[in-house]
Amino acid sequence: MKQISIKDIARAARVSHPTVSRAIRHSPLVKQETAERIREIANRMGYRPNAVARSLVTRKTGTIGVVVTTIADPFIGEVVSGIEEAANEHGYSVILANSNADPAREINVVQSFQERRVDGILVAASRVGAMYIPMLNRFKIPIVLINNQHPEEFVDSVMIDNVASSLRAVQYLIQLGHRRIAYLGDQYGLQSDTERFTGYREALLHANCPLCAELIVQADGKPEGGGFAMDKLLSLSILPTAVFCYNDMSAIGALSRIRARGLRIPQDISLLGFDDLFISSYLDPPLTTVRQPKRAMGRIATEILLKLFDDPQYEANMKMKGELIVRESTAPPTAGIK
Amino acid sequence: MKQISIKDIARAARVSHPTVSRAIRHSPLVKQETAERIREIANRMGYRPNAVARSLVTRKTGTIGVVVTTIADPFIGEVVSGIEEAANEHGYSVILANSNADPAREINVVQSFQERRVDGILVAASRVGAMYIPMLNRFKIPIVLINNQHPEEFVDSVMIDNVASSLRAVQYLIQLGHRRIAYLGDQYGLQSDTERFTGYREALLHANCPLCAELIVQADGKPEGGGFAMDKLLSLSILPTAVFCYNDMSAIGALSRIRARGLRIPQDISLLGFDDLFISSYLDPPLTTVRQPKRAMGRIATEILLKLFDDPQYEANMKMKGELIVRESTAPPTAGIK
DNA sequence: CTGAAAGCGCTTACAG
DNA sequence: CTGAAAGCGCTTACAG
Repeated sequence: MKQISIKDIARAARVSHPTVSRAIRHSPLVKQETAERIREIANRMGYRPNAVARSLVTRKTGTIGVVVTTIADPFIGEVVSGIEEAANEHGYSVILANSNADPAREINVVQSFQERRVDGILVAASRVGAMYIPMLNRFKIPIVLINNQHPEEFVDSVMIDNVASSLRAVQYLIQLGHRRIAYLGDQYGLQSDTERFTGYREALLHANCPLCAELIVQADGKPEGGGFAMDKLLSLSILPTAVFCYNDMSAIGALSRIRARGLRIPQDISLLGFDDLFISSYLDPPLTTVRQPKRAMGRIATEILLKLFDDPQYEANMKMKGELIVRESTAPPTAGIK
Repeated sequence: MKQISIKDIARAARVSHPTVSRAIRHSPLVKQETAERIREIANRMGYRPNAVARSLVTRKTGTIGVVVTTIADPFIGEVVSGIEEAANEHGYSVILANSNADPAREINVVQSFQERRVDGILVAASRVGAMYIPMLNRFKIPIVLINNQHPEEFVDSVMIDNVASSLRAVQYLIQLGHRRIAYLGDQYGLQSDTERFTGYREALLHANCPLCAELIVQADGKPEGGGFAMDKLLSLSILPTAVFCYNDMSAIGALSRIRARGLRIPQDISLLGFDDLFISSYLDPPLTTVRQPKRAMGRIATEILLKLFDDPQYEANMKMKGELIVRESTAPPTAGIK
């Protein structure tokens, strides 16, 4: 069961172990010829360097800690896949931890990252638990946030441009002729929700549409919550002609409630989402939505982190552009409906 | 930037560093009183044990390597979320790697797991690359496979009971009165595809339905491929009255093609999937499917791995039961349609 | 170019 | 109960 080490190779090659170490790492310090001979022997013996021993002396683990709310979320899955890809290209491994938005878990995760001496942390959770922000700070290790800003605490982040994207999306609804547009949001206080709402509000403002309290409902970013919120809208005496949803997950729930009420999309109600999950194009009707470049966001966050390794002062607040993807869930309002 | 170590605490507490080490780990070898004093000091100094140093001597990293085809796949996301949960409960961290079904990547992943000295490996890829099976074997480290068996090479796995589940699902279609049932499969040679096909074949056999070559088509487990395969079925002069799909992803693609042809589900064609992705209940119509206990499969695989740590001889081939979830995409065939 | 020495931050016999 | 010594498998000055 003993693993073979640099010393075993040294013995076999009749050199000292530091020389083996150098040869393995292709250090120019060792004669070409000996280096090759050593590597050949190492190969033959099936040697694999021990990263933990190496980390102990270099004080780098080549490891990135990634905290997510839950990896089962399709949006997050895409982001993480971008992270993993970029990390891998640069020789880093990803340690993944779900926080489940549970403060106790979050503390745990951070402690475990700390003990494992990850080189940096990526946070892809829609709300960074307030509890562990100070911990992260004290940790003094590069961190970049994805779709989550805490300007006072963290300088590095990659975000979707929520306000501009929402503005654009709602303007599109207005161009179609809608005036009575609802906002089906996420929980109150979420930064991205606030921003998407801002875009919505501004679009209405510019178009001289009234901002109608009864048309603003809250959900939880998930289908069920979206469904409940949609039910509220459907109980209004005058229905909205279009609904702008915080995200596609909410829209999926809303869609099924609209259907259940026997209304048609988009003829009776237009529906607009945010995210562009892979599934959204397979809904019936295919969902008009704002595409977030999820994979790219993961990649870029990783690249910022890597920059931070070289230059701890590096600052980047990357704002990504959302892209309006027009599909079939939106159309001009039908005059007749009440 | 110097991290604080056990020696710093030792100095502060006026004891030797091994005593600090023992106190931190709650070893009974140190007097209750001193232990508490030491821990108090460690806490005050914000000490966090260095897991890499510890790993070097204990030869355990408390780390599990997880290989997946891609974490962006919703099925895999759920499985991994179960893995992460169980691993975390036992104090293990998860190192995640996407293989993208790319042999070069796979070799890379295994090497990186080897160098990092993960304690065990979990593979959740529908096809373990043949290339790296020998490597994994040589590695001599506990491995458990999820939905992927290689009986000659690996003894430990957790699988869905493909044959029985498919048999049951197709029998349900037969009970509804279908006789002309298509199988929309995955790539030829995939074990789970072969098994699901076997269940299909047996169900037809038992019911004295003919096995019709034209009703058996191949796809790739994704919506697009499912769509293409469905197109083939839709070009037959006599359409099937029901289609059993390898998985929900394929069914999603098939569904949209059926729709595009102007046919109704389930009135014209019944559609049955496999997996029960979260989205499947939000399709229109909600999809009848076989539910795989994805999260539980991840958990159980992890638990088997943990057992393997204690007892390398432990063998487990866990067969999970699929559950038929009847929704609205299936109904008795309509007599009239041709 | 190569090797002897020291050290990374822990844990584990071994003495006492 | 406590400490001195050794060692886990590497890398990095330092000499030569």
